[in-house]
Amino acid sequence: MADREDRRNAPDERSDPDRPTSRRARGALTRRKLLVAAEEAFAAKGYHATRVDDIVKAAHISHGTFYLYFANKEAVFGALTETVAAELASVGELLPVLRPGPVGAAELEAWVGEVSEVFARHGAVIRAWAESETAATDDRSRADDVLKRFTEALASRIASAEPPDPDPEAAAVAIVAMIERTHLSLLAGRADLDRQRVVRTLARLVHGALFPGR
Amino acid sequence: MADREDRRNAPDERSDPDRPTSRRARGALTRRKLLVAAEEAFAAKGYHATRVDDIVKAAHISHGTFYLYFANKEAVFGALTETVAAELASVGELLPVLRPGPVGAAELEAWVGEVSEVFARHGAVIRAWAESETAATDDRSRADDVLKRFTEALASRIASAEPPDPDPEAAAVAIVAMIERTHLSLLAGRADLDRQRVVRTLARLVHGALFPGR
Amino acid sequence: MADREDRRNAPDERSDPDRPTSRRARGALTRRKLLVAAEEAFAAKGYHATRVDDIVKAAHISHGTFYLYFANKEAVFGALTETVAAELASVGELLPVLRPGPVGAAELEAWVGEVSEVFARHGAVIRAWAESETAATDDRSRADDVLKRFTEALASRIASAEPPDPDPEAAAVAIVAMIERTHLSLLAGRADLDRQRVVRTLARLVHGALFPGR
Amino acid sequence: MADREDRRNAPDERSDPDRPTSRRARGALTRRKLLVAAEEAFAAKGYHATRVDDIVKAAHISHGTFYLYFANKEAVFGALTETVAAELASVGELLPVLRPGPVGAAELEAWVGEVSEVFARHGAVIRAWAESETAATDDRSRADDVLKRFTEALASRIASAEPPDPDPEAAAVAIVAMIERTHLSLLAGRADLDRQRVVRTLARLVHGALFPGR
DNA sequence: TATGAATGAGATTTCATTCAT
DNA sequence: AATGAATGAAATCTCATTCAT
Repeated sequence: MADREDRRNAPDERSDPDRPTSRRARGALTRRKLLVAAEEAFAAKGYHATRVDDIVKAAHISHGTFYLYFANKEAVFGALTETVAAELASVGELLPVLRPGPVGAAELEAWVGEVSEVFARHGAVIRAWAESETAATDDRSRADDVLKRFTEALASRIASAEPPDPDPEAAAVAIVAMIERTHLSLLAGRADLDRQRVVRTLARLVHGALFPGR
Repeated sequence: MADREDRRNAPDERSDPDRPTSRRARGALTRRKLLVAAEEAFAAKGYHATRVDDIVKAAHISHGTFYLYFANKEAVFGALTETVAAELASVGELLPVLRPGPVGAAELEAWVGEVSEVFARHGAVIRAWAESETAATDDRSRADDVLKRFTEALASRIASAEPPDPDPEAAAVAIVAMIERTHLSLLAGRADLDRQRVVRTLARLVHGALFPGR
Repeated sequence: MADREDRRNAPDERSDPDRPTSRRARGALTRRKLLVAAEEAFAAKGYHATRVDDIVKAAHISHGTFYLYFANKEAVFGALTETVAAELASVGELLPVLRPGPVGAAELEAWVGEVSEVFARHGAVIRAWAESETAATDDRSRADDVLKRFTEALASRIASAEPPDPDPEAAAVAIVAMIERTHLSLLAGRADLDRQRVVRTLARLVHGALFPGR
Repeated sequence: MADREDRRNAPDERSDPDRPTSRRARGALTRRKLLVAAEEAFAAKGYHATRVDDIVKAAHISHGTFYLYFANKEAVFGALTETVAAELASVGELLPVLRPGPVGAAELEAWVGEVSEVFARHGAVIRAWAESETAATDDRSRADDVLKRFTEALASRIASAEPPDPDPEAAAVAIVAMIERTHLSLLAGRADLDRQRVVRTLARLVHGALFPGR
């Protein structure tokens, strides 16, 4: 399935492994061009409205070549998703111990800022995410997984905060939902918001929500 | 455009308003059948994956008849959206004055419960909403408008709460985002949540976020 | 086939033949309304582009009623055609003996003027004619017949003129072609012409063509 | 629009003009096959009655491929039209100085013969022309333009003949109308005519009409 | 006589994907 | 590794015509 979904290695590597890599390097370049073009296309038109044609045209790559590297549109999107997933996962791990008081608030805001940056960098994918998510009932797996792990990390932090939240899992879901969706609004240009206000407000709300008694 | 987008009146209504209702009634029935079928179809497969064919099959209506009542898929969706918009708007108006303390918290929870019910009732549309929203850059107007008005109502309540929030608009956007998106998670069956937990948690978080110092 | 093509008598006349004719009269009125509407519609959009729907809407008649009077679009057009055919035939009979000299020229011009008036009055049908003519290989019969009889009348006049034309049939075809097509140009607004110039020129050319040696 | 109306270059020609011609040649061939098939189909059934399906079947080409080369039926027709337009324009330029007497008559007949040959070669398009002309009010531009330029050329010749015609523009319109329409009759097989008689008669009539006093 | 809702065949068009070169 | 022409399944939409009331 890896082979079916993402033919990253497709250009056959058995032959001539010590040739000046030009072949292999060229292939890698093509793949990257496609990924870049795809991200732009998804950003511009959204996941569903993007045609394979839009991607290959933007990449100045032939139609046939696309299928040499990716099995289909979904696969490119999956590849993009993985990058984002990785970044998001690593930011997830930076999540500080949650604690009350101004220091805790500042730490939280710094972290929300990091998350926000990932969203800003990959707005396109995130947006398309929301689209693809609701659609087909089975291929949203990757997107889900990422957010799930992210949510779990947050849940465990919430659970170990003092005082403990009465329902860390639900709270984590809600907070992740808020962060994600608010950034979507930001990206969509709905509401007159800028990223700084969003980050501040999110951090403040989350901190307030988790430590209401202070 | 009303004519083009939503041919609700299509079966020609100009003449003789007091003619035997039967014929007109039949038309209205068909229209309703289509709306019901559409809502189900969108719920089952999502907006993009739903074909006009799915709708007419479910409604046991011929393909041609569909186009007698709606110009296209978008138009049915628009009609559904309007219903939800109306319900959401009326719930928005029920929003209580936000105030600290257990009474305020209880009031807020009751309200979140109301909102939640709308979401539960129209999960399908809400989900499809998220999809169509990010997609075409221009016809998401209606969906946007609804949430916008909803958000504004919340923002004004937040602004007049005591103590006042430092950034009511941003806060309102974030809170609406949280409520909406969390319900999407709930609908999607992601995370092991039930509606009660979600409502409680959302209310608690929102209340805590708005009145952190108590 | 008359029955199939033109259900003029459709509204069943067996019953109650001596009722105050209201029934029958009403039917006749409806039929006329449809004919008028059809002529307008054909004029506005051309034969092919005209939908039965355009006709019934313009006539403020229901869709079903249309089929009570005419089997289809072609049939209405056929009915219109017959009117024009009749007028054209009667004008054809007015064709004067063709003779040289200024008197002959004046007589010819008068006649061309008569023809022109028929064309002006029924421009719509004439235009649609040209369309329907080339289209289906079998139902252009009526239109053809009319022009054919018209052409034959002209041919016989040409044949009996002095001096006789070397090829009266061909000449008649060409002359009828010229008169018809020039009026189409006039109707279409192509070229800056007015009817008077057209009539004069046509008459002059025809007369010159038939009596070149004078 | 060029891109939309006539995707003649569709099989993407930007890169590498000296690449093995075969691929590009194949595309060109396909395009030609489609044009030929289209001309035949229009000839057989007329413009309106011809379906894209008729064309692709005759060309032994898949439906999808058609849309690779032409945006729609109108576009193929437009492409055909251009060919005819070019031929007609070049014949138009051959129009001799019009002069009285047998030599002038012979010259004119030779020219009418040339025109006639174009009509014979492209009867299909010419017929469809007449159809499409009266139909849509806006896309008949090309066809109109051709005849207009043709007419203008004739008008200027008529204007500079000796003696001058009293209304060269109107005369030119009428004469072009006669030539065109008579050929349509010929093509349609109406009237028992052959091309030679038509050419002779047209030439004789035109000459007589323009130089009546001789 | 008249209505107009419903039908369904058929036409157009799009686009992901394959395949010969 | 790359190309791009060709494919064809599928989706959308239109409209002449029927039929129950």
